[in-house]
Amino acid sequence: MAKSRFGEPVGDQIEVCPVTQTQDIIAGKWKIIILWNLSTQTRRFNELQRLLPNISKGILTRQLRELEEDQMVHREVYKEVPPKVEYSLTPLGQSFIPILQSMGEWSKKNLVSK
Amino acid sequence: MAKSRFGEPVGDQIEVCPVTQTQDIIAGKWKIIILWNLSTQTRRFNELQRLLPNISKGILTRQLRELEEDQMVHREVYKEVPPKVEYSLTPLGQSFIPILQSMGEWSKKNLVSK
DNA sequence: CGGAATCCGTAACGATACTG
DNA sequence: CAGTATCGTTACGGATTCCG
Repeated sequence: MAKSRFGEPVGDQIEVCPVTQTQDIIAGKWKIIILWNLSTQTRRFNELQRLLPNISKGILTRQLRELEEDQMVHREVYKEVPPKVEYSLTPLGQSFIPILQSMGEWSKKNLVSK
Repeated sequence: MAKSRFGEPVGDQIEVCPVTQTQDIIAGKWKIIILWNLSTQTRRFNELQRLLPNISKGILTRQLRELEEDQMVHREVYKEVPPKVEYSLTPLGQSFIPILQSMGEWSKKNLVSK
């Protein structure tokens, strides 16, 4: 039978640690920094790529698709030539902003520059 | 010259996004769940392994070592036979607990069980 | 009991070229 | 402009064996 990401199988139930569920969503290498850049405004594909200088189109696309699947990011396609696509946070994505902020503040307060 | 995990090199400065720094610390597959299990009490090695049923000794050791390097976890060795090692959160690790809690609450409130 | 050392497989990341 | 498709690489997790 199915096993959870963490924990024993419990009958037909799958016991998943909530904290781990959250981690799963933001685990991609670029996920949180994408969310961070969308937290203040809607951005176009190329704009995001400029903000994340070392990311390739392919991987940026993949990370965005995964965030879409997890309902964190909304993708709006404008049927124009040349094409225009805008990414923004969904309500779920927006509800995550405070956690991003906590993470940033915690880092600045506690982490020494390495 | 050195490049940051995110961003352009800026003179001799390395500009690192604080949010990304935090992510780097908790990025390991078992990191946050280990922190979570240490948040309430000190635990021994085998105890942790029992709590994380599908983890092997090798990987548990590695994750703990990395958390030690990042000053999140303290390792206390008792010179006895048989050996006894206790893991606990450092002050830095403890200061991270509120974020873990936010993540858990956010998950429970917003994430539908999949 | 709490590791260390080794090896392996896969998934994630990444570079490049091409396209509507 | 915003992708897709393909392929290469690397890092991470995991299994196993051995040890004080």
